[in-house]
Amino acid sequence: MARHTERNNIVHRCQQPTRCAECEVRRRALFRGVPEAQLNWMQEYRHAQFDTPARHELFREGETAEYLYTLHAGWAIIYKTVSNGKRQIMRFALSGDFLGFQADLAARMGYGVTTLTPCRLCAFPRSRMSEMLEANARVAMRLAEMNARYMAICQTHLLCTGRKPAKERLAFLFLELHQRLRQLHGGDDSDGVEFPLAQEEIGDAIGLTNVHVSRTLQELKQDGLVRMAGKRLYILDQQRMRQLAEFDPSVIAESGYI
Amino acid sequence: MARHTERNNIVHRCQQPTRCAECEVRRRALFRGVPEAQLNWMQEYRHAQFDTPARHELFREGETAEYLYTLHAGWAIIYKTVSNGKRQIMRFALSGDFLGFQADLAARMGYGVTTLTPCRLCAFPRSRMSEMLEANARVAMRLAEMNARYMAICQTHLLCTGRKPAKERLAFLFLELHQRLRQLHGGDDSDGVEFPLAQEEIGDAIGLTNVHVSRTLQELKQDGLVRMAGKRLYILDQQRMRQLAEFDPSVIAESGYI
DNA sequence: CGTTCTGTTGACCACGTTCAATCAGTGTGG
DNA sequence: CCACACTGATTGAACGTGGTCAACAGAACG
Repeated sequence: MARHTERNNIVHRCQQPTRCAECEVRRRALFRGVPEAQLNWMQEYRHAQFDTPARHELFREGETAEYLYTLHAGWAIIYKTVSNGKRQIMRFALSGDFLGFQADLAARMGYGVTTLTPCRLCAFPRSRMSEMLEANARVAMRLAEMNARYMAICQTHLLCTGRKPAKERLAFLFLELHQRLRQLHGGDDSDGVEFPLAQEEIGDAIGLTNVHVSRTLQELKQDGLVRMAGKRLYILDQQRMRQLAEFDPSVIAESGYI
Repeated sequence: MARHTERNNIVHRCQQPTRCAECEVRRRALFRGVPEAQLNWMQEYRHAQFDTPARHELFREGETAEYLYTLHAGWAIIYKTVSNGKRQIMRFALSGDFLGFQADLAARMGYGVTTLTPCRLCAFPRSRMSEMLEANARVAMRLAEMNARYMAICQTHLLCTGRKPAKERLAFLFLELHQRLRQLHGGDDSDGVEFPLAQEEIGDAIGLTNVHVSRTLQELKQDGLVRMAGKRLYILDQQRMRQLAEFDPSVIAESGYI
């Protein structure tokens, strides 16, 4: 419940931004499925590419947004807060995720978004969003598809938070992030995955206090289910973990990648 | 935790289905914004219109869906369950809501949907969804917009469930439903709104037991904040309720209707 | 009327919170 | 290089919100 962000202006505009046609992230981002021939002029809707430090506020809860973003690289959190200072993290955003879309783009943001690690972002002016979607039904469909996936993730969190005890919730979050990161970076299970979260952030995502996350994490470790070392997370027993968390990979999977 | 649904086949296909061009529900449904001229052939994507009784299962969790639906009239719940029998209601669906869209339409449904009251539905074949969206970018945009709104609602529930005590959660749910129903049916606050929910359903939506809903509801009544009578809900003090629940109407409002 | 479903009330309990002290790791400056 | 500060993780004790279980009361419905 301390301050989670620092207003700093160390945002660096990339001088040689990634070209969409050559972008490795594109296959999981908004322009997935856009025909090669159209990429050059679709790219015109992107205003710029930025690098931000960790703990940089992209959207402030309740303010309006000038740009929407594709998260090119890094971790960010989408969260809401209560007046007593408590925070609920809605979702962890990873490479490829689209940030800031809401039903009424001109309205105040219903949530805040903050980077957890240094991030690279592609910025799209809010004012041109509907023009962009109307120009290309594929992009509009893709946006609907992406949001449907984010919804599925949000719903699993709601189920966990509303109806599962601490251990199950934590196991579920680990499996979810593990799967999403594996989809991004591939690799072997024995490598574990990058895991920059503090226990307070974990707790804010699954509706627990940092203290109780600490205790619950120890249980998972003692059960031989997970291991954490050097900012990496290792799932030691996928099967038992999935059973414990009632985790169904297909529900939150990116369609076409599993 | 009893059985919530009854498999019955008393589903009646409307012989003279509402024509989209004349449909009063359209202004808040998927075809909102579709030019008059296109409505007749867009209507061809609708397979049929049905009437179902209460407690009829539209989607079963984990099965695939043949049709997606516009809920024309009535109440339905979108929910997920845990193996121990506990249920979490994700959202209450009301007139105009679109049911069943997910990132991968061919995949198993990540949630179940069941009617609470008798309902009227417009059915769209799943197999023609992407064709329909591609044919009309407006509809694809509208779908993205609707889902963004559903996401906003889901997120407020996640915040409530994760970070607010019982009284605030209950107040929030009441305000949300009150506002949505007012948008649908208009009328004066002194009339209250239709409210067919049992306390068990309320609890399943905000992560409480029916027992604790009962106790918490009594508190709200004793505080002079709400009144319930004859399956209707009355908000007696909007201002104090909004303050208690930290309810911001604009976050979940249908854009263009507030 | 009986039956069934929904809501109410009470007693007890447990999961997770709160608060506080301590510890470990990591920079930072003298 | 070490002292110091700062952040995040751990541990313990006391507490409280909400769950569980069970009995009962009304309402709805055949």
